[in-house]
Amino acid sequence: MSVHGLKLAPPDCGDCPIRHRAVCSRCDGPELARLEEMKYYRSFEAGQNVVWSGDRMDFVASVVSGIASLTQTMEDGRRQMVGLLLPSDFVGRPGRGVAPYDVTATTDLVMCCFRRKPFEEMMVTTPHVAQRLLEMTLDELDAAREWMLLLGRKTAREKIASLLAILARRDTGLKAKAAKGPISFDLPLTREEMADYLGLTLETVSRQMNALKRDGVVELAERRRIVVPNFDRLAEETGDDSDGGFLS
Amino acid sequence: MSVHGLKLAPPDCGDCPIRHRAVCSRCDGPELARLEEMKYYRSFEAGQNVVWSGDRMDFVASVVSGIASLTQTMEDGRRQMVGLLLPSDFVGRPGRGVAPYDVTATTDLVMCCFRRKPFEEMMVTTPHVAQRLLEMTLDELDAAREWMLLLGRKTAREKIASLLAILARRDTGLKAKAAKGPISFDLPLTREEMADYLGLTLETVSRQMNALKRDGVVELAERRRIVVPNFDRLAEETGDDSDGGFLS
DNA sequence: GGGCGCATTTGATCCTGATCAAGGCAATCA
DNA sequence: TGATTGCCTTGATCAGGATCAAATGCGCCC
Repeated sequence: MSVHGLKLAPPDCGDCPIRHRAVCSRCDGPELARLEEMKYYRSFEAGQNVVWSGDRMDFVASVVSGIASLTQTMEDGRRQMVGLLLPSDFVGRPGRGVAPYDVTATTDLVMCCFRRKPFEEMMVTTPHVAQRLLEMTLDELDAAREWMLLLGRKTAREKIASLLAILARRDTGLKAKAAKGPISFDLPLTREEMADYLGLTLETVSRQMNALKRDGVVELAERRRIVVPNFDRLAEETGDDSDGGFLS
Repeated sequence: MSVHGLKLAPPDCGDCPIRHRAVCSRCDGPELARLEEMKYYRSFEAGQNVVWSGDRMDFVASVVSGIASLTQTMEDGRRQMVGLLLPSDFVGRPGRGVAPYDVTATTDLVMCCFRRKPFEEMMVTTPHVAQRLLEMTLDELDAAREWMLLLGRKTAREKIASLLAILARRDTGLKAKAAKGPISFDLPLTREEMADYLGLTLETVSRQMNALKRDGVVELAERRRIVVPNFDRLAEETGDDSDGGFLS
């Protein structure tokens, strides 16, 4: 599953996703030990900034728990979120020392970090890592391009439905679509954050959320609690092809 | 320079960009020879389709000359271009055999292709290739995210100005911004293609192009010939930070 | 309990860009 | 030469979402 390339860590993963995402699936042995030595953790509170656009960024990292967001800001304050980082997602770029966008902790956040230089050196001697990162980056690129379709061509209602469908799928694993029963999950974003992600204003987000509620597509029990009684019904509202995409 | 990650091949490159982009900068020797053996060329006429979304895609390729576009289409026909491939750009994904979007020749096009399986096998034994592809993919991801800001938050006028600025820079090399004199270039896209790229309608594209002309920002000599008398003036219209981005 | 701050909802109005509809222009072809 | 076609421009109108403004609800702290 993916929200901008964020894929869930397999359920049997240990505490440090980079092990599994970037390395474990392909190799064992000394590389793992080297990664283990290099890693360190950083925690952030909800709302706290991780790095600002333009800052030096001398580490790469993997999200352990919580959600981080990537946003771009224009001079006059217009903001566009360009990615959400969920647990097991990777952030930072081997080979570049400057952050291209703001990274912010949307919820309380723990990241597993590696200093950039030694990580880059390890990449040279451990080809599996580069290959794994390439796969992950290609997934993110696909997700970003899917988001471009949403931003450029979908209506406000379709945008909201698409976001809710993605979050619903994520919280119930890959088989959400097959699930017949109702799905419920917590919304990790404020209306404003949703707006920044969808290229809308917070007022429009609020109105369309309530429109979907009026039409019985979702139920808003508490402010941040969403119940989707019928996932297929929600999926119809997204404007996407009904088949839900190709599975590799 | 980059239009969705399309970087110009360095001027001293030979005829097959993949050599230079994916391999040459880092290594010489037998890998080059193997790539040379594997490659073959395919040509397409302007307007011709290269692959449809959902097709099997058993090759990866690099653009030699011409321009290809990547587009996504919704069931009801709404279209969003999600990338332009310029010479030296890479298309196709090691590890996946199905195309995620339509690829179309926007102009006459020549691509340098490699069958996917042997290319993947070579990646395993030649780590430089994966590393180079990772760099290229990260560049594309950044470009896609920049485009998300454009699609989500810019006005129609800013969108047009941004596209023209990118094309103007591309046609004059990296130093366009420094160039004091007028810049002129051919527009490789129809109004409709521009609209699909920018998330607008072709009528709005036409109107805003003429508005920029009225305001003296650009001159439209012939239909497809653009003259930018003062690049800085155009850059002001894009809404982007004046510094034009960080250079690594 | 009262007051404050924040997220959200709701309402009224405005405006940008979409939509619908002609018309122009240049290249190609009969 | 006139007809056709593709691409672009222009005009009139419409509507979806933005903007401005106010109210509501909720948690929190004193």
